[in-house]
Amino acid sequence: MDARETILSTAMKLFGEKGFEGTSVRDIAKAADVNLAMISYYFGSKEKLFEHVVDYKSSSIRVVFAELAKSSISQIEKVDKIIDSYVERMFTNPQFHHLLHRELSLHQRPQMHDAITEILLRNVVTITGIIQSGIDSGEFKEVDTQLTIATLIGTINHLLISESMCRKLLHKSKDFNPFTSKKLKERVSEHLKQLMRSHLLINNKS
Amino acid sequence: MDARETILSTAMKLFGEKGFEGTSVRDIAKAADVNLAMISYYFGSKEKLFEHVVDYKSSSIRVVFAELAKSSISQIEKVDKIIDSYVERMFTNPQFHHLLHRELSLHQRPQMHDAITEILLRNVVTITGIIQSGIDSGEFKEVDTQLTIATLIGTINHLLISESMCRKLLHKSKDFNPFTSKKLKERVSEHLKQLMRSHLLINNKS
DNA sequence: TTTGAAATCAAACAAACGTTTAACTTTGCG
DNA sequence: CGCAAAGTTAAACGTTTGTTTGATTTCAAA
Repeated sequence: MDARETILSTAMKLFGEKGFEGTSVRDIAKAADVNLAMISYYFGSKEKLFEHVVDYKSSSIRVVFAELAKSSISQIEKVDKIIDSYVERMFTNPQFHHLLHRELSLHQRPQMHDAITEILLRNVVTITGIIQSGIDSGEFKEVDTQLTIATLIGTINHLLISESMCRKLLHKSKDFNPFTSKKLKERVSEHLKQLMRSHLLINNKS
Repeated sequence: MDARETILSTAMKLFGEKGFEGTSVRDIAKAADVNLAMISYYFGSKEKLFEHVVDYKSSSIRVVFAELAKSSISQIEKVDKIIDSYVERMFTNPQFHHLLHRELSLHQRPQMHDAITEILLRNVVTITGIIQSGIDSGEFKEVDTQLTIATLIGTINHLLISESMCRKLLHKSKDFNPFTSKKLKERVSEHLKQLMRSHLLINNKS
């Protein structure tokens, strides 16, 4: 891996763990084992580096649900697939999602704020459409579509906020790593699917 | 209001908006209209000030559910009351909850991390007990108790992460302030109550 | 082997940072 | 009033910050 990519992935990790302001360019240079000046050389500035990290990673997590919406399976099965996809994505890149959500909660870089809003809202339109279709066709109850989406994303996000918090909530020992646990991933998927079936389906028998 | 309290509430606001590292003591002094040295004089250091803010505010949001658990209403009604209480608390202090959750997602101040974990987990035991009682008595389905709690808190938290994000999710105009909207608060309460009734109750007819 | 652009480096820069100092003012009690 | 404690101030402290400089090395094409 060349210096440029090493800097990018190291910066992602440190920004995710310690925040943008909490990470100095010297921290990054030392952790990436490159000279301090290489960061300015490749990216221009610390803030530009941050933007590159977000661009770089957000393109890699881009999942398009548009085709899913058009497929011929039932709406609740589409919801299942969206849950699997979100859980997979967020458990695979927990640090990056920390970074995105933390940046959203800050009033520091308005243009970064807008860019991240756009990334996170990218699929909301599609999901809204799926739930609305279910309601219109009589498959789903008349739920609050927008808050239902908040529940989906918020549940996963809350579990990923902190490793130790998650461990304590689940009464797990210190050697349990929530973020890499396949079992937990499946458990979260299962919980959300059951939750959404109860919440959405009419005449649900579970 | 005396200087000490002005510093505390100003620091709360700025830490909430810009983060701990993103806020300088000079920012706080200027916004609070006090001399820079007053912060060291009253609190010793920036980090100690931060701890005072967390202590100060966390004591004011302390809600004890223990008595609720013992009351003689049905378990689902207890869940309703917990939802109302959480929604009220988090919508009343959104900045402070930003601060808590952001600090949880950082690897910067381990002892602050532990203190906040303790604050946030304070009522989880009680809620777990209520849901478990409902399951044992046959009132509730055998759900995943711990992830159900994550859904409750995570949903509210996700809506409060960002004003503008929330506005866009709900398709509201720029003059709509999600954090002070009584309507939104009631809408979130209503959504969560319906969600939990469908999720928890056996033979639910709604 | 020569050459020139790309890559890397140690060193230095000014600005911002958290904190401390020492002098000054206000306050409340004897 | 007298005076000590508490409150307040401007200035300065040393460190860390992001960034830039100019010299040096690397390395593939000529």
